[in-house]
Amino acid sequence: MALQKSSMGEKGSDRGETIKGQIVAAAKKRFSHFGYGKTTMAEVASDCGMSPGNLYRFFPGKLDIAEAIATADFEKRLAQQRGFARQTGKSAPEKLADLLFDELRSTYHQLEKDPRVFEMARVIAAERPSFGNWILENQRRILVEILEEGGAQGEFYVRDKLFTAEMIQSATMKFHYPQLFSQLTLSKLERELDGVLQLLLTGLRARVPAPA
Amino acid sequence: MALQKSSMGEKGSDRGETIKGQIVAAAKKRFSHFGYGKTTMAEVASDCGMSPGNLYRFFPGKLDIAEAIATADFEKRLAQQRGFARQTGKSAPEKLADLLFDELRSTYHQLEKDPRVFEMARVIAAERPSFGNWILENQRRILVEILEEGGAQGEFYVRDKLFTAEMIQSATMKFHYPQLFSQLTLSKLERELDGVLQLLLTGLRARVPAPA
DNA sequence: AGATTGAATGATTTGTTGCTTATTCAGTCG
DNA sequence: CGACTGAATAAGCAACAAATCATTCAATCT
Repeated sequence: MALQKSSMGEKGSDRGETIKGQIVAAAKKRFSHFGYGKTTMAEVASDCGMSPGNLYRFFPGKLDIAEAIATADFEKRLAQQRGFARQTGKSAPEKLADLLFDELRSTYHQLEKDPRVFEMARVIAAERPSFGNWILENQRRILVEILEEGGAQGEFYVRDKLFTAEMIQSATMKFHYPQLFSQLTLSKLERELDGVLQLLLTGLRARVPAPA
Repeated sequence: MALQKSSMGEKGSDRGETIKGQIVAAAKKRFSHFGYGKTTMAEVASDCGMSPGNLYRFFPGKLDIAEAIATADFEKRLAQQRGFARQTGKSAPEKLADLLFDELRSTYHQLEKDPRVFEMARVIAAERPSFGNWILENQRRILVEILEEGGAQGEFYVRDKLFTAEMIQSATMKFHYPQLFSQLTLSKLERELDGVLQLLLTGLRARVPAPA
């Protein structure tokens, strides 16, 4: 009776136009209202005017709906970060700073605002380790873009750009999952990120890659 | 009847010579055999030939015994790391590398070998956040030592050494609590630490601190 | 035939009960 | 009197029962 095929890309976010989109929208509302654990598949199904069993024709399971929500959110953020990387009239170091500070502030506020988001993040991270890798991989691509442009402009001197991007992620890990480790206030975190970034930038700018 | 006063420093580790030391030794044996949760105060007391109530004249509570054990362990490690910092015939960068790699390998092996240690670490970290700060603070002092010597030798150009030490800790956080985040093998972690360290070292060596 | 349902199933969560154990402290001991 | 004990308390935890819920699938519908 109802169509389910989307003409958009694999991870595209559709806002209620396809059935999958409708399910995601309904689940999102419930998850952020009552939490992932307290939302039942039956509720989501009835919100969409269908039976619980029918949900499984669109998603393999509950967790996959949560993953779809998270994917859409991160894709929005990735788009914004790609925007930072492509700003005109900014140096590569500035772009890098914009990207990392945005990341810190976004997740900090998102998790501050709502413990439900935190719950979803924890569940997904626990059950789907590959999801975290997907995010890191995509952000790394943006970092490589910045490093490449910085190299072309003579701002950075980096040999292996992909590896370096990985190291930047490694060194700024603390700021990607702020409240997981530190219980620090946002302004302390910003101060620290600034410090780490200065150190890294000096390293990236230096002509000598690394002695034996 | 029995003496309890120690003539050593506040956090000194005594090996069964004082009563506190005897308690710590007995608890350590049980904790590492059966785990923190499965060890009762009554057992520790009877190992020491005293009543459960009497333990409380020496420690405020069970967790404080665990903390004393952890403190002694970390003091041993700190002493070793101070040793690294004071090696003769090594450059400051090399000392820094020795210190960080030792930290990574020590905790990795300790946690790998024995889940009991992991349990104790988790409990202490959860209930006594200040303990983690004490460790960081002490290690930071060693880092400052290295940075100062590096500065004197013309190997590093760093203005605020204490702040820089904090940033180094921040950037290498991932390697201090290896299996908490990553599930990476030791050799992958070592490779990553090496990469991050190269980046940081380049930054520390550079003459230009940081442009506006 | 393919889409959809909803009762059946088994896993997980919740609630409850009784026991174990950290901690205290009135009392004993030397 | 201060060192020490061990029963008393209450906090936390394990074990079990009941209920809930994700997931499946035989049957129904269009």
